[in-house]
Amino acid sequence: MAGIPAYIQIREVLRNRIVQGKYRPHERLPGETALAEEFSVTRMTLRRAVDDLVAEGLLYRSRGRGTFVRARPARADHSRLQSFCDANRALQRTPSSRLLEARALVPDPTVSEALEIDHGQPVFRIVRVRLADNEPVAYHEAYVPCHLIPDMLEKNVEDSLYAIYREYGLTPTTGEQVVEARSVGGEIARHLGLAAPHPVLYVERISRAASEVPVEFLRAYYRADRYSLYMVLKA
Amino acid sequence: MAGIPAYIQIREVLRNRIVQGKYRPHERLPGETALAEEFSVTRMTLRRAVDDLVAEGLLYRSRGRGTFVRARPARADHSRLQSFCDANRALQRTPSSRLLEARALVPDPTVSEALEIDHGQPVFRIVRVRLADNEPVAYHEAYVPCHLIPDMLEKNVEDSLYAIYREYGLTPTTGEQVVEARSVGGEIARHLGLAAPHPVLYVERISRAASEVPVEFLRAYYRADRYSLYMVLKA
DNA sequence: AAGTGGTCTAGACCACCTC
DNA sequence: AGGTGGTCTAGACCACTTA
Repeated sequence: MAGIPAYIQIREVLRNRIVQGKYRPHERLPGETALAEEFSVTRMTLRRAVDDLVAEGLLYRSRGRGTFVRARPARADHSRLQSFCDANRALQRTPSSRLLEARALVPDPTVSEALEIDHGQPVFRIVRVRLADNEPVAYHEAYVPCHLIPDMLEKNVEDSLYAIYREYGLTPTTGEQVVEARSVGGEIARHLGLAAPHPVLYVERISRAASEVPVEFLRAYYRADRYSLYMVLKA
Repeated sequence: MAGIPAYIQIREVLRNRIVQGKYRPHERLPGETALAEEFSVTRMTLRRAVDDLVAEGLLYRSRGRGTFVRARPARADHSRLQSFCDANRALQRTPSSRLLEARALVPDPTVSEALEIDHGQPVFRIVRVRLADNEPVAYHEAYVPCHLIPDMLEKNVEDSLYAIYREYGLTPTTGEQVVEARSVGGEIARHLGLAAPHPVLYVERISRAASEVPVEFLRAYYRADRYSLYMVLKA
């Protein structure tokens, strides 16, 4: 089918069977040999598909017993890199934005270093309030090197920036982030609809394209009552 | 060598070469064919080893170009499941604890559900202040089903609980956690050496053994100024 | 054109768990 | 004993990047 690798197609079929409850929580899946036969692939290819779902935390394997569906409340997994829009759609919330600022400037050294550009090089600064179902959830300050996307300001900068990066072949594929607890007041609290001071999750994130080039540096403040991080951990 | 899978041995050899700087940041590794030959294994097996290091964020691949060493400041990665003690040793801090409470009780339904036990079943409740280099960092409330480790209270409950789990063949291998920002006051703030109220990272974590049995449910409060989460993200 | 990583095949033997 | 997942081989063809 259309050049998409077999293991990805199989992975998505299996994912659908899980989320649609065709394979129920704690239920054993058919053996790998049986599934490989069903999809007409080698066991190695079938395993490649299951590997991904295990890494995502949807399935778990037990040697000698089988592969099982993990019983879990539906949650957005934040150990994956995804945009605010995608994350909210996954939670069946409608994302939107309020644009506060969009201009080019020379950033402070912290930003230059995070983006791995020389000090003095200009960046775009996009400040937005992010809403879910029309309720303010986060205050986002995004920084993007001007040389990567010269005509950024002519784009629709109010919606997903990730869509713009994609147009330029700079789809973010990896990233790192640091999460802290902070208390905010003043302007940011006001934009979030909070009486200051209030605890927030403060996130700094670097998003990188496949070539490892830093595409975006983000400083984000999330309302504690409307946002939490969920992650699956492995030893 | 001693029944350890080839891909794990190769992975550790490669890891050493990276941390010891034999392969330098941003440097291209030898091709997969060359490395497979060096270790006298198939390319598939070699790839299995490299897959792990890529997942850990030590390496990255670029189709058509090669496999490269990621240049990153050393940080503790919190997308892995590890005990407070191990996490601190990785940061070269000396961990210690102050035991506040250790007793059996019937927990509230939230705890029973997290541990997947029937309501009314007893659990051990271990409350500790965790310190790094003798400074309070976290307030931990751990819950462990009594039937899993009957003589828990006779063990050294002040140090790593993970060591006790291991004795019983219940080494935690997976887990899930939710991270929130909160403000704490009262007793907890006092134990953390804080003038109330103060923002903290609030973490709820379920740790599971290989069999998926929940071994521990943890409620933790981390001082915002002494603890942050660092994670590597993938698309 | 040559080298790189991405995918895939068709087998094999093993350790482990359950019956 | 039979089924399960864990590991491994020895090839193959492809898309992509760089020179």
